[in-house]
Amino acid sequence: MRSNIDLIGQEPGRTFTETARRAQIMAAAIDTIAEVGYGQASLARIAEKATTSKGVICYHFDGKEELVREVVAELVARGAAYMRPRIEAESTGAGMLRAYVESNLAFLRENRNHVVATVEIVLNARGADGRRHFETGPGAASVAALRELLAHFQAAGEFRSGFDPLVLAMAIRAAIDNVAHQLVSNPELDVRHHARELADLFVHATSPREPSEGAGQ
Amino acid sequence: MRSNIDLIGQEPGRTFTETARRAQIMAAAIDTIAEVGYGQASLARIAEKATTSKGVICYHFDGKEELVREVVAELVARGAAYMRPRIEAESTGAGMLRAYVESNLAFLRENRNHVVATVEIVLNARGADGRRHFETGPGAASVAALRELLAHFQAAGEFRSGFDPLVLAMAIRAAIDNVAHQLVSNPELDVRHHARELADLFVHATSPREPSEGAGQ
Amino acid sequence: MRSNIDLIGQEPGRTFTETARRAQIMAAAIDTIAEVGYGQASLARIAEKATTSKGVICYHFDGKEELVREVVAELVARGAAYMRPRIEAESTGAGMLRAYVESNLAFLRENRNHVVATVEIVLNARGADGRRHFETGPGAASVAALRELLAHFQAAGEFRSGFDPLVLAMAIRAAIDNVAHQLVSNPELDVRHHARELADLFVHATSPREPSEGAGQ
Amino acid sequence: MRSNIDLIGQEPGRTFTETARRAQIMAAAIDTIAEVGYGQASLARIAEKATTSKGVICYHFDGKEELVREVVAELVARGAAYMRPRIEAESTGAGMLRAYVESNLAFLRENRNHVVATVEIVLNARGADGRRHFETGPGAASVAALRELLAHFQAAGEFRSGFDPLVLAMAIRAAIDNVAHQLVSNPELDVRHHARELADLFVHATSPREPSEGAGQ
DNA sequence: TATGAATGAGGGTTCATTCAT
DNA sequence: TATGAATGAACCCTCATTCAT
Repeated sequence: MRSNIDLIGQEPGRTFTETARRAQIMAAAIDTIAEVGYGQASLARIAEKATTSKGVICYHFDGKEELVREVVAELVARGAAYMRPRIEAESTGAGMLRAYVESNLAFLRENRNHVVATVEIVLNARGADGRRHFETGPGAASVAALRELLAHFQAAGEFRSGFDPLVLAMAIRAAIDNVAHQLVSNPELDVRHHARELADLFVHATSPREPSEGAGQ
Repeated sequence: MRSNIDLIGQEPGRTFTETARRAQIMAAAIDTIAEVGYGQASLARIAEKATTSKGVICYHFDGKEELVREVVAELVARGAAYMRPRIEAESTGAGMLRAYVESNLAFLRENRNHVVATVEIVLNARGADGRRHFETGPGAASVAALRELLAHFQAAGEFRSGFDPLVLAMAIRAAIDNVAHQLVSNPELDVRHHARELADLFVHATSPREPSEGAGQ
Repeated sequence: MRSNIDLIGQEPGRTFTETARRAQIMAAAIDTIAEVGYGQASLARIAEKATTSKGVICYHFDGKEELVREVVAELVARGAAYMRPRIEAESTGAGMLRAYVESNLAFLRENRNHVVATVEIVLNARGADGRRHFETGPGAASVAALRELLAHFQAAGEFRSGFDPLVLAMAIRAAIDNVAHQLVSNPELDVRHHARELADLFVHATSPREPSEGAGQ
Repeated sequence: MRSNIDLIGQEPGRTFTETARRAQIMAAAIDTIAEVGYGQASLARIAEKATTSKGVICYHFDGKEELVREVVAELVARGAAYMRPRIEAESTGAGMLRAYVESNLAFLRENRNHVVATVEIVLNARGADGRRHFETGPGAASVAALRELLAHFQAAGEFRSGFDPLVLAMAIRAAIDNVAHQLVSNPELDVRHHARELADLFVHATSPREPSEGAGQ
């Protein structure tokens, strides 16, 4: 399962060879991390998969941290490029929410290892002091953007009032990322099915019609 | 923030001091993992927090893996003991679902480090070959039990038909575990608020009343 | 040429074995540094000379820096213990100055490698940022103490007035350390001869009798 | 603080650009070594300061060793050219000795980094086997020349008899080089003051008038 | 039973140098 | 001629584990 990192054009200030090599190493890193997890993905293992040496990696990336940061940045950019038009094609809140979930998981389906690796990195990468390198919580950009969307349509009356858009945004992201996470141990997992189900789920959860809760509560 | 591992009674075949020592080491492991993450929680760091040496840990636990397995097992047992009566006190599906979410997060509130550490372990612990040590997906016991509950009340008509109980169970677990995960970088996070919100969220999502989705999809 | 590190008694909080091992490793470090210089004295080389592994060194010393710091500290303590009584046995300024130089070089003669290694370390050890780890200049303790002595007898009239005690102290230390430095490439160098000559030299330089300088300046 | 390497004329067998390139690289090497020390001055760091790459350096200099040798050679030549006329302008022994010390330190004042770097190199540069690349002891040319001067005027009776010219020469060189060495950590050090003081010092030390040493020795 | 000591593999990174273009 | 790319050894250090006492 080879990852496909085809950078469109060269990055500025880099030679052609350099760009290609970086892409190749990133692909090796992605596959390694997706397969054995962030903690087990040593430079040696990555180098082996790229059929090079650790030295080469450090030559091109000045350290593991930059390599990993680059993998994440690449994915974030590509993910946004993939999802945004699909979301903006919708006009209603429910449509956009559904498009968000489904396009995200469609992107996952088409970029399995890259997404899986990124989730691994983001959840696990920490400095020597134990502090995380990537933000995933309330302050994270992805959560903030989703929260914005939810809050907008809640204010517009398309979503039921009464839920906290931040909590919901975090829950949605957690549910989506979890699918990627599960993909590691369960490669057969039906991502398309999960996409539809999760979209339904959160559309229902935000639907303005007051549900009857039974006598219980 | 010291973790409190008071094992109820002695474990079979262990002396009193042995049991106490194990509890002390487990507490140190929990606090260390909760603070710096699984990957950075070396035996040395754990030993330091326990004011012992690595040798002692390996003597009592025959390896890091067993220590970590024990931490998880302990938590699972305690978590179940805490949550089960609170869930079973309810009679309706919505009540039970709400109780599940809220008691789980209440338990988190009262056992912060232990839960946080367990989530860290379960998500990250892998063997040298990269295979996970703990199952978190469809096959995991926690997911299976929750799926059972959801399926039961769906069949009984208390929950709307049409959702896949497995997908929902996984989403719920992901959302809950995510709260624990966030707690690491974000100790001020209002767990009680998240509990109420998430309970509402999933109750709405399972409500049988058909919501109107607008024109979108 | 084996260095002799016989620590008198155990250091507090250390077992007998530990103390012995540290001494052995320090001896190996001293000999290695004295022979190949600070820059070439890798842990691997030191370990080889100690017939152990790098791991053992790091177990006992938590890093190369501490090992090296310890080597210096040990020498400073021993050097002071050796020199002080010999200096204090004198009553005149010239006597003390001569005793300073001669006892220092006598100590060098009897602790060749240790002194040589220390000079190497002090002159060369730097952090990653390029800053020196040890002070050798005006602020260094050794220079300050010597300056004190010179200033005292200058004020008392035993030394000629008109010289800057700090500059002289630095020159004396440089001349002495230089002997140690030369010893590396010239093991046959007659330290005793240098001792006498340097003592004469600085005694003359501080003598109160006004010398006639000829027409020149 | 940029070093100024203006090679007088082109070196034989080298194009103009080649010569200029070498000068630029040497200047970068000098500044780097002066700032961070010989041990920390890797080709990478030097290349960075010269805004080139390591490859370029190795192309022009066939190894680090030659680069460093060139830096030293350049300085020795310039230093001699600076000092010789100033020394030869004097006629007395004391005058020449004073001129030696003062012109050397004046040269240091005007070529700070180059001198500092050279001292760093000469004291530290060693091969993989630990053998020094540069001689600084009795056999070194600089020491030999100074010894010659001292011996000459001692024989002529201008300096007191009874001191070993070699030991004194080494002491003088050590004292002077030490000033350069201190300049690294202590850029504010008053070189002019040290020059005057050291000149006085050694003039006194060589003065023929027998000083009275007090009762002590 | 309990622990200090040792192990040796592997971690990421930097190094001076060589090579293909 | 000039340089970006690659090399692979060596750097210091940390790791989980085992062993002798």
